[in-house]
Amino acid sequence: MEHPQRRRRATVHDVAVEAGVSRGTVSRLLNGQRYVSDEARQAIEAAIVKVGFVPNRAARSLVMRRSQAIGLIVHEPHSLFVEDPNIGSILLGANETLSEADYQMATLIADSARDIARLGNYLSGGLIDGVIIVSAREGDAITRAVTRLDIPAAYVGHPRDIGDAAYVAIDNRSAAAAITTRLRETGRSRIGMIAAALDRDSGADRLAGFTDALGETFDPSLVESVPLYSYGDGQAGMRALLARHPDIDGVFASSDAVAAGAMDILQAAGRRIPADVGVVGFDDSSWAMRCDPPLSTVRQPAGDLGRAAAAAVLRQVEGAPAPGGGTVLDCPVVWRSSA
Amino acid sequence: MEHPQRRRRATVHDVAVEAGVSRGTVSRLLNGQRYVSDEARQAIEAAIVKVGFVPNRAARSLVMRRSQAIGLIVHEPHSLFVEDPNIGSILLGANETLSEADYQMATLIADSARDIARLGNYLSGGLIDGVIIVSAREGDAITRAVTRLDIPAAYVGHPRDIGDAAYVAIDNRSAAAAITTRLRETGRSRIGMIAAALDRDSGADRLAGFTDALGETFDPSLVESVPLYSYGDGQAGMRALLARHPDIDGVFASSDAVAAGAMDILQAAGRRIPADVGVVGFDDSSWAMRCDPPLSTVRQPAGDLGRAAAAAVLRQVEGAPAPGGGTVLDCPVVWRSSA
DNA sequence: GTGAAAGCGCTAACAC
DNA sequence: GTGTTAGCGCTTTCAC
Repeated sequence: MEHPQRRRRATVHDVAVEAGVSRGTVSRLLNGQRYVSDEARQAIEAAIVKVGFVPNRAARSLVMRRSQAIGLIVHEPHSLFVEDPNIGSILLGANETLSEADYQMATLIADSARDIARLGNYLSGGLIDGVIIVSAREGDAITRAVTRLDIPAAYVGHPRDIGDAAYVAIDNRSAAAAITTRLRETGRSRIGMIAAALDRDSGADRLAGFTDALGETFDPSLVESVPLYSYGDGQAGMRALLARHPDIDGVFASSDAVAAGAMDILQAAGRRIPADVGVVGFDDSSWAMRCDPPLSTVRQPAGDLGRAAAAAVLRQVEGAPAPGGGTVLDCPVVWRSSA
Repeated sequence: MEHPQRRRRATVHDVAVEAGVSRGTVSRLLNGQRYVSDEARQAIEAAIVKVGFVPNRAARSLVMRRSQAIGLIVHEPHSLFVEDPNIGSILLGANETLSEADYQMATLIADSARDIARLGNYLSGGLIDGVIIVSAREGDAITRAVTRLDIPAAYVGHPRDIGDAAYVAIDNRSAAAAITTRLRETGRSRIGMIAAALDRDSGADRLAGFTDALGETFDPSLVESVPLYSYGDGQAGMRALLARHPDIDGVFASSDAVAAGAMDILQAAGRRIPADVGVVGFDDSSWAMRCDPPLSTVRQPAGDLGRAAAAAVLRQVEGAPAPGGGTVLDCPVVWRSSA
């Protein structure tokens, strides 16, 4: 506190002097190599504590061309980042795997054009060895930057324009088909869908699964497209559907939040769930159990998604021969009482 | 450990050669200094594009002793990280301010002992200029590391053991007192509290505000302590309270999620809300509007918290003389119909 | 086993 | 205005 300037941090040099050895020897010990005598080791360890040495990772990264850090980019619209529990689970899962491998995960938010520009710079700056990209959209500026810079990467989700980059995804299409089929089997004949985020692979695939399941009976006017996987958009979508088809008797909402919004509108309009209308969602997030009646939905293994994506970048960073390709995780249907 | 033959990135040297100038000149242009001729500037700019140059931030950090990056540490139990919308809003707010100042924000998750150990190392490694700490607890290992390493820091929340470090907090105590008073004014006489997270300053302060408001009439047996600000703990807390005091007519839950859990238990037990029991929460998160009836609660300005904390670290990083002290933000009561 | 020396890619003094 | 020269703190041959 006597010096306004932050005190200079100890370097390997200081440790070496204190221990009476050379910098090389200190460095060897730090990197766990053989060929350090017990005597030297003890002197160095004591010196490290004495001078309060902490290695400078910027210097280390510079020479090793490796930072032992992985970036995780979340490119979400505002509202979703705040509300979507899947994101939190993905982060935690990825962090778990990275942490075990002794990598530091740094989550980077892409929330504005400025963020995106700065990120391009940051990613190729040598501060990060690879990157996990959550919820990229097609034509995404981040995807372009990562591809151009040739940074080891793994995507959570599977936008069509990532070439042969590694990705981890769920099979949105067949999961959507499965739950739609299940809904249909409860005897519904006028099933609608609130289709959110059609600009994302997940959104588009869920719609595709829905039409798969309905086959011949599919009626495009029973699909309402909304921008986000949000509660508010679920309400809006349901209002539109109800106006067009007052006799609707089943709804597949493309996320639990959307389903929650839809259920509230339906109930406000006097429809009983599941007696009059069966509703199903997607995610098995905390929304599902908050619905009344509890929501039938598809369980998304978000933690596993994060873990697998982390393992995929790590493989590349550690020098895997092939880029990786994709991994597709299973999503069981969780049937409750909303349909 | 072999690394893949990723192609060598262009350096200032390559740019200099291509443009027919010296490295110094390139560097000057990059750092926006005067004294670069128009001619040189154009040659360099062309060369940068041609060779595909992106500055190496590790090298730059090393010499400048600055990385233009700020870490944001989230030290939350698993479930909360996934469910608490405040965290997302804080992140977004902080990122906004940091981004405007052209700093990269990197969110670091402290989820295991291993994470915490690695973080200490990472923070002092020169890859980060300062740190924002969200939801530190007292006696926190992260707090100790940050203090010991003397890293510019700002806390969101106000644990008692951060010395004179900068912090941004809300006045949990008076906000809790305000909403409790409001609840009491609806004519309730047996008001209980589900007090979550008493190991945190926020949790302890909300309880203190509750007792402030009740004064003489405070009855300790009407307080049920639960570990987390979660829906599940809200249910558990309410069950306990109901068992002890079947005649309870008001509940202050220390978060909206807790309130939601409590309401569901109350309604399952046949109590009408607000007729039989008035329930109020804290946060004004998305839970509040999902409750039926909509929850009366306290609005927490999470985005502002993030913005203010970011501004506080920035001030220190840019060399403010005094450490900063605290900022306390206001939390208006949002009255709806659950009480 | 250990020290000396050569950089990693960049910026900042200081000549010219 | 621009080139030259030192390093920033670290790892890593390569002699000894």
